[in-house]
Amino acid sequence: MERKVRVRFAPSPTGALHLGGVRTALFNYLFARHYGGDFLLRIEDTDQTRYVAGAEEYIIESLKWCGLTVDEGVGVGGEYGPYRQSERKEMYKQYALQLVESGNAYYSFDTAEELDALRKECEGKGETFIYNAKSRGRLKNSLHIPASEVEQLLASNTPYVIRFKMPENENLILQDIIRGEVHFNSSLLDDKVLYKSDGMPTYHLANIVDDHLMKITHVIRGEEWLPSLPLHVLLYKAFGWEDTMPEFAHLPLILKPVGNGKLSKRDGNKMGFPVFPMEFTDPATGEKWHGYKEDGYFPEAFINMLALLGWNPGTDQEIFTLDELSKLFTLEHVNKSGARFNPDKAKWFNHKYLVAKPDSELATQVGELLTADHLAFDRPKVERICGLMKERYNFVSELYEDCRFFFVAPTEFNEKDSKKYWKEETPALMQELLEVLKSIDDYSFANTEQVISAWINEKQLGFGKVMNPFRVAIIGAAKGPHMFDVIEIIGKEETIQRMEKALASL
RNA sequence: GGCGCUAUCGUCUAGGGGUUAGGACGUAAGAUUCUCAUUCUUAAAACAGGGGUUCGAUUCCCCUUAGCGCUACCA
Repeated sequence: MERKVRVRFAPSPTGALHLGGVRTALFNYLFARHYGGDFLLRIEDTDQTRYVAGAEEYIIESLKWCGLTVDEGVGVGGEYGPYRQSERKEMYKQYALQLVESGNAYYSFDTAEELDALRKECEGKGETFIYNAKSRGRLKNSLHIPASEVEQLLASNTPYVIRFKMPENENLILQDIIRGEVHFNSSLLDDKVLYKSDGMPTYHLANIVDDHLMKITHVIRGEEWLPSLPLHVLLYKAFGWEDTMPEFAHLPLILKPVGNGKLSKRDGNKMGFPVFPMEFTDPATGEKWHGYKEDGYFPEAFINMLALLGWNPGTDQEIFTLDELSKLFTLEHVNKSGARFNPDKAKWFNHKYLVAKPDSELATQVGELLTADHLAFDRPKVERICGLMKERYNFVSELYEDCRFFFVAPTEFNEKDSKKYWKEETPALMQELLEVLKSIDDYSFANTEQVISAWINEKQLGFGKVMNPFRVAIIGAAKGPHMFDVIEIIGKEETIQRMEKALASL
C-alpha cells in the first residue's frame, strides 16, 4: 500500500534560517503539496550549547512570511507530537539502549580530550583516526573492556556515550532520488555517537527515531547530509525499520555569488544582499543582519527566486505562483550541482512582481512611506504615479525615493542638468511659458499637450528646447516621466509655484 | 590527508549519440524619446582536459583536473 506522503523540515534553532534553509523548507513544502501530503515542522534542538533564543520563533515567522503553511509540528500541533526534540528527550534513551542490547551499539567511556589527543597524534603521523572496527579494541568501550568493569563504570555514574557499531567492510549501495546510486564502504565510516553524555541524542539518532515515529516517507535535505546517509540507512536496518524507511533526496548546496564555498551568513552583510528572509539580531553579540522582507522584497518574489535555484520546470517559464510551483514541482527536475546565488537575478524577480502588482496595493505601501515622511497621502494621485512609474523600479522604496518630486517641490536643482539645459535665453522663454501655463485651466494631459505644443509650434521652437528646462524647473533634474503627465499630477497651482521659484533661483 | 558528490555562456539553466547547443540575469550596441528610465531589436558569450565505445560524441564509460561537502559528545 502506498503511504501518504509526509515530509518534514527539521531545522535546528541555532540562529536565523538562511537562504539554503528556506529553500529546503520550500522544496519540502512543494513536494508535500504536489503529492497531496503533509508538511511537518520539527525543531531539532538537541544541542543545548548552540541554542539561540528567539531562533525558533524566527523560523516560524519566516515560514509564515514566505507563505509556507505548516500542516503539523511546532506551533501547529498534531498527533505525532511533541515536535520539539528537547521535549522528546526521555524517549530517545530507550532506543539507544535497544541498539546496545541488539549488539548494534555500545557504551564508550573515552573522554573528548582523550579522543582529541588521539586525533592529533594520528594527524602528526599523517594518519587518520577513525573510531571504528580498527581502533575499538584499543579504546575504552563496552566492546573491549570486561562486562563487570562496564557495570561498575555505569554504576559509578562515569560519563559515557553510546556509539553505533559500524560493521566492517560492507559495500553499501544506497539510493538517492536526485543522485541515483551512491556507494560507500563501511570500513571508512566511523562509530558515530548516538547518545551524548548529557543525556541528549545526537542528530543521527533523534532524526531516525523521529522520522520513523512521525511516519516520514521522504527525507529532503541539504547535500551536506549525504555523507551521513550510510549511517542513517544502517540505523533503520538496526532498528528493523527497513520496510518503512523513507526515501532520501539530497539537495545541491547554494554557493556564494563570488569566491569559493557555500553561502554563509557572513556573506550577507559583506556583499550587500541579505542571506536571511527577515531581519535578525543575534541576541548574544547584538550583530544585526538584513532580511529580504525589510529590504523590500515581496515574499512571492523571494520564493520564486529560491524555487529556481536548483530546480527548473523544464520549460522557459520563470515566474510562478506558489500554487503553480506546487503543481509543477517534482524531484526529477532538481539539479545535482551546487548553484551560485545571483543577487541581481533576485532583484529582477522582485521587479517582475512589482510591475505585476496592482497600483492600489503599491499605493498603500507608498502611502506608508509618505506618512512616515509626514507628507500627505493622496491615494488617487499615488495610484496614478505608481501606474506611471512602476516599470522602472525593483523596489517600492526606490519608486518612492525617485518619485518624491511629485510630492515635494525641488529644493535644489541638479547642477549638471541645469547647466546643460538652463541657458542664457532660457529665463525669458520660461517666463513666457509660465504665462501660457497660467492661461490654462484644464491641466489634463490632452489639453496641456495641445496648448503647449501649439505655442511651441507657433514660436517655431524645438520641443526639447522648451521641455528640458521646463523639466529642470519643475522636477529639479533631467529625469522622470512625460512632462504633461507630471503637471497633470501636481496640478496648476503647484506647477506655477514651482516655475516661479525656479525662475527666481536659477 | 581520507571519503563522497558535482562539472553546458561571467551567473542560473534547457537539451541530448547527428542541433545554427535554446532561454533568463548581467554586459555592450542600436531604435524610440523633451530628460532619465522603460520598451523593442541586435551582439558578444558555454559543452574543463585526455583517453575509450561508436560510422559519429558535448551527450555513454574510464582517468585527470577543478569545485563543493563531510571528516565533533554541531546540526
